[in-house]
This record gives sequence, structure tokens and C-alpha cells, in this order.
Amino acid sequence: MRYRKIPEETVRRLPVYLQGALHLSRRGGESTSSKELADLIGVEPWQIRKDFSYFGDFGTRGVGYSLGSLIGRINKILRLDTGHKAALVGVGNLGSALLAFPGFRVYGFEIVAAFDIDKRKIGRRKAGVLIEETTSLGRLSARGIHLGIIAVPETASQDIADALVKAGVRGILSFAPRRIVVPRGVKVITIDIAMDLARLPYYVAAG
Amino acid sequence: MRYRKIPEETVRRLPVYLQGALHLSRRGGESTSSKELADLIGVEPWQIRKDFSYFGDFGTRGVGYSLGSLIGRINKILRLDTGHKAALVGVGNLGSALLAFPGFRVYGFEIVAAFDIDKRKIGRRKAGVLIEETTSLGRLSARGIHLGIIAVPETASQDIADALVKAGVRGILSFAPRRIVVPRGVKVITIDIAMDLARLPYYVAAG
DNA sequence: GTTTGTGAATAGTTTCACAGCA
DNA sequence: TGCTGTGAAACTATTCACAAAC
Repeated sequence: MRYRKIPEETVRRLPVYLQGALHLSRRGGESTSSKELADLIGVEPWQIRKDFSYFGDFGTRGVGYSLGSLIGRINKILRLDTGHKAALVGVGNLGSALLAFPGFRVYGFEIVAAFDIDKRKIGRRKAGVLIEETTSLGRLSARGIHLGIIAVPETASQDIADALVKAGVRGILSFAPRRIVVPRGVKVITIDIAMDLARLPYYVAAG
Repeated sequence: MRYRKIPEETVRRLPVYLQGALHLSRRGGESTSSKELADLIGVEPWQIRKDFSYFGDFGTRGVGYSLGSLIGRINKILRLDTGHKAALVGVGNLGSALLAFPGFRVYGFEIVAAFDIDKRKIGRRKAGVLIEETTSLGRLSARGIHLGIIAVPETASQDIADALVKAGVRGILSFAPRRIVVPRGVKVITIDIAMDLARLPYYVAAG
């Protein structure tokens, strides 16, 4: 394998492959093939092989991929092998759902801190996590937290992002329907639920 | 403008342009330029002009775009000009948050029906919407509902998708972390929150 | 025989640079 | 002059087809 820049789309697909591999592993599988994995997750086998090829040899020709080593390799590439602590800001309807959401564990994430501006919520616990004052967002990196999740209203989202960056957060998952501007070296991924829904009627009409 | 196939990526950006145009309009603007809109939403001006060019002339050379006609054009292309009714299945933590979520209105969506399997929730109302039995999902298309939102546990998601399709739904927004298989003519958009978060550490480490 | 890994071909998308109009 | 609209160029990603390895 020769070195080439990792395509953006390949990075987007790696978590999908990881999820598929974890699924097969949980079902008791020991190994898989690009065909089996492809059928499971709904892509083409060559896409998987091509994507893996950017990172070196993953499998054995004529045999396939060991699920254990596959999961290990992808986890390492995505830096999911160490586990990550996240801070949630905004414990409203969506924030509460995220606190209770079990799916983060699959990838080794844990929400260990929650913040809200509403005085009545401060000091209470949701899903075992103490709700703290947003104004005392403080030094998250000192608490081992490098990821932030923004679930506050649109108008407050940029201020919260600024505070998170100041507190040492390097990666942000934002649910606010608005562009978040951050310094170089900080990555923001935005999930705009309504905007994703807004694409549906176009496809439905097109058939 | 000559006809060409609309690029997938262009369709993905149209809601972003629409949101930006709506934002400027709400702020009292009458018109805009590709530069202003681009700066607002964080893309390049030529990308906007190129995307619009697939659908014909949107603006006036030397002047810019009228916000009113721009919003009208994009709404029409995305089929958002008529408004859409959606059914929610799964009124757990996430489903409840979605019922209370005000952001859908921006694009003319309304959740008018909610379903759950939990007998204790049936008959109650959440955010003004009556919770009905999942088993009686019935004929949604007869109620003018052509979109479904899936917020049930992963294991039930495919069955719910099948039921929604049977009930006449043509577009599905799914929050289940799993591939949903549907017949031709039905479109599924999946939001896998944990999977999106799973990409973050990769970028954070890469800088 | 089976399945991986990968150059080469094809397809799709972004970026450029400027002609075309107001 | 100012800003749109768009072919052409540059870049990126997908798909193919097959040699290499077990």
C-alpha cells in the first residue's frame, strides 16, 4: 500500500464499518468478508476494500477479515480505543434525551457533565449526571473532557461553542440549526434535524 | 441554462441556502448576493451560483437575488411550498423531544400523529399530539400523512418502517442506528447521532 | 477456488475565470 | 461597474477488473 490522503468520504464510512463489525461480533462471528459486511450495511464490497486499503492490509486473501482485529484497527484509526468523556450543554427536551441515550456507549463515549442556564435545574441529576451552571463551565480539559455536545437554542449556540472551546474542548457535536464558527484545530459536526427532514419531500416526489 | 442531472450534493445544500435566505429575510432584508449568503452560511459564492444554475436563472446580474423569489424558488424545488404532515413512531425520550421541537415549522412540517407500543402512554397527549397504539398504525396516507419519523429502539426499527410504508408513507426520517430497507419509491434518511459523534475524535487528533 | 488489495478507468464535484447583462 | 451564470479545468471519489496471496 502506497500512502495517499485519506478521502473524507472514507472517514465518514469507517464508523459504519465499525458498527457492522461490532454487530457481527456480538452475534458470535469470528470473521467476515467484504461481501458479508457490505450486504449487512448496504454498500458495495469493493468500496469497503478500497477504503481499508488507505490504511494498509486489514485482511487475509482468500479468507477475509478477523472481526477482532478489524474492530481494533478501526477503533484505533478513529481514536475510539481510549474512550471519551463529553460535556452536554442544554438540558431541555433534546438534551435530556441525549443524557438518557444508550447509543453513545457503543463507541466508548460517556456524557460525564451537563450544564444548563435554568436555575431550577441546577443541582438536580438527570440519568445520573449532575446538572451544573452554564456560567461555571470552567476548565473541562482539566476534568478529562475534550468533547462537547450543544443542545441549546440557536441564539445561544455560538456563545456556548466559544465557552466550550475556552474550556479546552477540541470537538463539538451541535444540534443548533446554525453555523458555528470555531478556531483552527477545533472540529464541529452539526446535526440539523429539521434540515435533514427538509430534503425528504424532494426525493419522495422524484421517486 | 442547459439541462443536467441535479447533483446529489446540490440537493443537500439547498436547505442550507433556504435557511440562510429565511434568516436574512427575517432580519428585514429584501435582497442578497451570492457573496453575502455564502459568508453567512460558510460556503463559497461560486458554489451557490453553480448550484442555482442547475435550476435556471435565480437572480439579476449586477444586482443579486430577491429574497422573496429565492425562498419561493427553493421551497418549490424542495416541495416545501405545500406543507407536510408527519407521523412519529416511538414516544420515548427522543420521540418526546421531537414532538416538542419547534424547528420543524421553519420548513413547513408538522407532526400530527404519534404512536407508541407502551399501553400506559396510549390516549395521553404530548405537545398537543394524541399518542396512539403502534399496532393501529393504519392508513396514514388517508389522513394526509406521507412522512414518518422513527424514534424506536434499533430492534423494532425495520418492522416500524415496514408498517409505515404499508400505511402509505413515502419518506422516512430514522433515528435508529441501523440500515432500513424499503421498497423503491420510498426514501429513508437516517440520523445516527452516536455515529456522527464517533467521527469527532479522528478530526480532533488530526488537527 | 476464494477473497483481498489496488492500479486504471469512469463518474461526479468543486473551483476557476470570464462572458453576459443590468 | 457589479454580480450572475456557466463552460472548461482541476480535483475527488467510485467502480471496475484482475493480479496476488492464501
